[in-house]
Amino acid sequence: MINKETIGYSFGMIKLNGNTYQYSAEIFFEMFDDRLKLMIIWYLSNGSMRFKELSKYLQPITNKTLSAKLKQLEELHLIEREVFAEVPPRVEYTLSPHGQQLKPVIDEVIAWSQHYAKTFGQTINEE
Amino acid sequence: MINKETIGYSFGMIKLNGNTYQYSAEIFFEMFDDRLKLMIIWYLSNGSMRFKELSKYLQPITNKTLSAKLKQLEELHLIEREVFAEVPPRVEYTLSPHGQQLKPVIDEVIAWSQHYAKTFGQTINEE
DNA sequence: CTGTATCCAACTCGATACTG
DNA sequence: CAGTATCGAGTTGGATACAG
Repeated sequence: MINKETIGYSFGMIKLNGNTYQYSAEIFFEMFDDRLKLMIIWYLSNGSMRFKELSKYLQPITNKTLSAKLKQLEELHLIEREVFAEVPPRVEYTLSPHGQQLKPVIDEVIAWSQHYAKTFGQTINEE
Repeated sequence: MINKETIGYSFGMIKLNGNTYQYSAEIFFEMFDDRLKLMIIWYLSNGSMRFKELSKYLQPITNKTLSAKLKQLEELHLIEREVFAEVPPRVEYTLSPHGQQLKPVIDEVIAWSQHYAKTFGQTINEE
């Protein structure tokens, strides 16, 4: 039997964008059920980035996919899009307040990964 | 430009299971690039569960898919599988030490989701 | 109960080409 | 530079049936 306290207390049902959730964490799991959105949050947790810059780090990603993911994240209120009236065009993506609140999640992901890498991975030093 | 300190310091390349990663966090993102594995960790973070119990919570999941995901998590050293010599058979799945170290990640996921739900969701109380 | 085997629908995402 | 359009390969994961 699930212990409601440990798994994230359920005080009823949550309605969000037409969907119903019993536990709020399910919102996160559905939101980040793909390969890319949380990675983009991770990159942006470092500061704002341009479209092309993100594209470079996420290679091999296509413009279509990146564009779609950024739009989804904006609709989820996790990032903000700023267009500069320049030639060539410049668009910067930044974490919204709610996106920035994902920083503790990202930090724990980094900490866990470093520990996991130390146990099971092999490190190749640079010089 | 990515700030290596903030994004999880890169001290070289990491080799793991034949793959090469620049940042350890990439291990996590590749590991949990599907819809189910982190959800299973979330359920098991509450204590061990049997196959059928997990299946019930993850509906609509098929035996094939659940079986495959549990095997993958075991190969990643995140869960442990214990078979009891009973009739009918009983198999219990439990977080391994490395799986338990994901608890802080899960906790932050729960905290963030609750806050997000409070902002954008609508709560329907039980009674 | 705890799986495995087959089949297949849906979705994600990349390749390529093109636009303002 | 920052997208959009079209196409298609690959993967995930469900439906169904069956086994130990």
